[in-house]
Amino acid sequence: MVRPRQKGNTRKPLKRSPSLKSAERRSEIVRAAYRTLAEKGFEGLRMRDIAQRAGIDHSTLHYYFAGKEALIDAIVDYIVLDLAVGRSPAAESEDVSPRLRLSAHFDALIKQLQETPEMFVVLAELNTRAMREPPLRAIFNKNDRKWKGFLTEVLVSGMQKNEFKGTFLPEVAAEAIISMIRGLTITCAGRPELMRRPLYQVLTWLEGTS
Amino acid sequence: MVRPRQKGNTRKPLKRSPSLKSAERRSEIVRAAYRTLAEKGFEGLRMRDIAQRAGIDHSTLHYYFAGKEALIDAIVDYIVLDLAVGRSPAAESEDVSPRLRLSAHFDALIKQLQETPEMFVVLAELNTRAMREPPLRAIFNKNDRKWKGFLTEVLVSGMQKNEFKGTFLPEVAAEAIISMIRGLTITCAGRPELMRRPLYQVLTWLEGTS
Amino acid sequence: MVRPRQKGNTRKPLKRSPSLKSAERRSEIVRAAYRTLAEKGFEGLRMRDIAQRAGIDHSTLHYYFAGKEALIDAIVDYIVLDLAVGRSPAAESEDVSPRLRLSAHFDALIKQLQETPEMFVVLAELNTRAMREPPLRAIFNKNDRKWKGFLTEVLVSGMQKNEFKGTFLPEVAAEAIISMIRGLTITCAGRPELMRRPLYQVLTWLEGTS
Amino acid sequence: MVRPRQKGNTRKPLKRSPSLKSAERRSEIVRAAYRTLAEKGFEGLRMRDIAQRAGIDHSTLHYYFAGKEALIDAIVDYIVLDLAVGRSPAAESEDVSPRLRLSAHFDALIKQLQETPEMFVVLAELNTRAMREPPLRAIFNKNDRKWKGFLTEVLVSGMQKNEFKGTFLPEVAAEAIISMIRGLTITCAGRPELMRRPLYQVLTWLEGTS
DNA sequence: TATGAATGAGCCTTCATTCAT
DNA sequence: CATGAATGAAGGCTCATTCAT
Repeated sequence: MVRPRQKGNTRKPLKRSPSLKSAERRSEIVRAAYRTLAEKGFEGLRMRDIAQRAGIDHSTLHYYFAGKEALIDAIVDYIVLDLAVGRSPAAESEDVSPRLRLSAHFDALIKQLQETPEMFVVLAELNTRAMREPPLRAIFNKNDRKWKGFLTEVLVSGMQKNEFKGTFLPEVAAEAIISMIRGLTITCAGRPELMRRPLYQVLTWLEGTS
Repeated sequence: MVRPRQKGNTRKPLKRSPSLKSAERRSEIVRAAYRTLAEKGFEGLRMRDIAQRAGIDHSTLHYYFAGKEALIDAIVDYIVLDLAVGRSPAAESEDVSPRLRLSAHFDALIKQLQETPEMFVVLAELNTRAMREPPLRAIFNKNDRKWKGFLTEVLVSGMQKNEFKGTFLPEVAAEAIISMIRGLTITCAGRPELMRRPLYQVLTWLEGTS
Repeated sequence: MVRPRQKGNTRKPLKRSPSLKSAERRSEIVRAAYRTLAEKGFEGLRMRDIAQRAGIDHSTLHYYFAGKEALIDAIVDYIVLDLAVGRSPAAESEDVSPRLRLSAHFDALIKQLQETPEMFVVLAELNTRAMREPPLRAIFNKNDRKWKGFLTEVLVSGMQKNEFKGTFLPEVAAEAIISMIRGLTITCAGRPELMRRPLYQVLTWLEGTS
Repeated sequence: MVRPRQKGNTRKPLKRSPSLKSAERRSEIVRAAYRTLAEKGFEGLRMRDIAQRAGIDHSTLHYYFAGKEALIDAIVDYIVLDLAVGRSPAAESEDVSPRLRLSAHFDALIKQLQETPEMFVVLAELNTRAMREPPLRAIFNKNDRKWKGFLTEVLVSGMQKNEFKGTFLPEVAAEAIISMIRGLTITCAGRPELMRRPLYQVLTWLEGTS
């Protein structure tokens, strides 16, 4: 949920100060790559397509990124940086009731899936790839841990405040929620509203309606 | 009238493989493709690799499958046919208590993930691809409906027998379970045991331990 | 205009008498090849297509013909054998007036082009190929000589009978006619009627309408 | 995140050819293709051969031409552009006597056949192909119309100047001449001198030697 | 005889990458 | 900085041919 390894500036040592223009161009390219990845998947991801979408020559692309691999790394950096999945003021604020924070989290998630569905396509693509690439998996694992930390905290405080009376271990429930969300983004690809019911079902369970 | 250039084949003897029956060879190829897909993903899936793994010439592969597309379709057929994910005698039998059936389902699932982890890699690969390919998505949707039907039935009978006293709509809970499993196979790729806790957490919720 | 080299029976020495069935099958195949050639040209001529059109397995085709080359040779034999371009009773008969014989020749030609247009496609194909293959060219040259002989004879007798009063050397006029016909079959491919006017123009010239 | 398989290019230095301008290189390639087509025919026309003859890598060829089709189109353009078959100052000039213009046309034709025999091979190849490809046929038809226009004009002015006293319709005679030339280039492939006699025979007829 | 299975050679094309400008 | 040109490696696919049955 937060930026992983910070290899940002170290990666491409520049003699002169990295002109702002250059940095902008780089991120433009990454966004183009990101969108292309969402559309075509890794299978079908072509340097030339990316370059074209970024409005530059494909050689220029190689000027900014050492190779396809480097560009993909940058995409990962980009998405991880941006990975505020389910984040929202309400969800983050510790002043709000845990129950509300969680439901805000779910709502933010659904909203995000509605607004930027490509993100979840890219995420699925990346998750799949992570199955074969341990370094990538490590990144996701690290993120998951943060996510789990957030959820656990909400759950624990919810239990303390007696909002969550269901029977569960906060950590385990957090794991369950994360994976469920992960699965929902796949199952409900294209119809985000479908996510709502299962998500709120879990909320019900947490509340422990007996 | 003498043909100048030497086209075609003028090769010397050869060692042919034991010559299986056509159908056998076909499924052998599909299995090889399946395994290759698990290893390399769609990106990286090469007809030649598949052929080599199947122990045949790549032209022979084209003899059996019109093209890559056709072979991929065959993989899908193969996996769907085999898609008894989480199936087990105990889970299927209606004589067994619903709670047991569900836990047997979970156990079978975990076992399967332990025994044939590639299956879940392929499934992830296919699910991701389904995001871009409606026909493939349709197949998965169809399968999901079956799966959901099974789970709903178990849940309903569990409610009737008062084994599941939790507050939930059977259908919604079924959806939640399916997506959670889907997410778990990704999150827990490589460490199937990790699936157990979240899965049984859900069981607890269903039982409604109040 | 007549069969060239007679290598027919010598080509494929059979222990047993060449069962009639076998010979029939061979010519069936040749006809299938002939039609396929007309449709697809040498570029695009595929053994499998031929076999399919002949209603046999492509391996069977190889049983009857040593290879593509041999089959093409057979096509040539077939077309040359059949090469009665412009033949007709009237044209052949020496009892008929030379002028009539020639016009009958032209008419027969046009009729043939109308009835069996594929023949001329194949001929064009073969003629083009002959440009690169001396042996094939030799066959056509030999045929041309016969054709020229026929025309020359008609022209000479026409001159003797004072039907052709134009100024011309019979041989040269014969050459002119042959090439013109050759060109017309290409120029007028698909619209044989277009041949008539130029052809009869020549007739007019021969008659020497002064 | 490390790419496993080694795709793409990781080659060592290279010796690049003198780097011509894009347009030059293109036409160089077309000429190479043209010559290859003359030698091998459409059957036997290979992108690699063309590239080799042009002295470039076959990928470079694809850099200039989208595909085989595109290259063939370019060949057609090239030959059509160059298609001044039988053109010569004398034949074109309207100051010259029509009879001379026509004979100059014939001479130029023969000369061209002597000097660039490949052209006629390519033409034959193209004409044959045109039998199956309407778009190509349209191109030739268009060209034929121009050619016919030229001949008709010469014939008409020859009749007006009383140089051509033979009995003929200019248009029809033009058609006859075109097809005859077409046929002669095939019949006389390799021995252009053979064209002379038939051609001049026609001239004689046009003059109307009665 | 006839044919299904198998194969090697080769074809067209694509792609990431690099070099020279 | 940027780009057009060029390239090697490889990929999917086709085809004539052959072997075993």
